[in-house]
Amino acid sequence: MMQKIITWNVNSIGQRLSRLIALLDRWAPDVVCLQELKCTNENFPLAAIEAAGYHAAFLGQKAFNGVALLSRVEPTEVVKGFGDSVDDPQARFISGRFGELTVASVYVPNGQAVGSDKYYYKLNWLERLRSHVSASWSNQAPVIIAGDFNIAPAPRDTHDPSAWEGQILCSKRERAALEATMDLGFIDSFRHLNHDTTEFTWWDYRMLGFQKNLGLRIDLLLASRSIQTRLQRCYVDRDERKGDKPSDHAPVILELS
DNA sequence: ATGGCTAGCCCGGCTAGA
Repeated sequence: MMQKIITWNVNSIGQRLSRLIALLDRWAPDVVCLQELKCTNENFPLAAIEAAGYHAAFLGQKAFNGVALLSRVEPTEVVKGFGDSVDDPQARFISGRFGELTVASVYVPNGQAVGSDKYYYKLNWLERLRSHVSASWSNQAPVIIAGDFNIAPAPRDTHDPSAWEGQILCSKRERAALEATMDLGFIDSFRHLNHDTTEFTWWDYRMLGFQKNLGLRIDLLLASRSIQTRLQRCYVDRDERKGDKPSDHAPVILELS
């Protein structure tokens, strides 16, 4: 039986609700990982999502961040936040179990600029993610970690590698931090299935970024190696970035056999 | 060299995103 998992940074679920409902209708996904809800738990549009036939587990926050898992089947073992010793109000991690498969929705901090306080918060957050993954799941467990990683994994994942190399989203330490989590036994689904293509998942609202295809591939679905052979297709829903009031990110879709 | 949109917050100019 085919399973379809989507990750999408909506940049405000309130502003994107009609597009989100249309997305559910268009792709009929089994699980959707959302990031940047920009709403509190009280304001989460649960009724509209349930009316579309989906369960929702979510972790909101006032004004910023926020992550959710939408699914046909209600998840078990929902985890919100890392539950580590760090007192952190930023809502950036949620996971749930759907039968055998565990799915996490992550919103990795942006980092602002290399060397800034936010950059070090990002590196520290990525280390907390690695630690959480290591402690939570064996490397045999079927797991998908999907979301806005705010890291372009390789130079070819940017529209202008010479301009981006070493900058925020492309620095050595960010890429090394991503690789440290992947070294626990994960592969980049899109790159695994599309070896030589250059495709992006985010385009700046400014400078006609989308029209000129000045983008980055920063929204990823990391799949555990134990399910590598189940990965069938992974593609970007570029059309979702078109039209009136799009998010600046496009959804990424993974099909599992 | 800079900022160029968009969203939230609460109502005008900030912060934040990437």
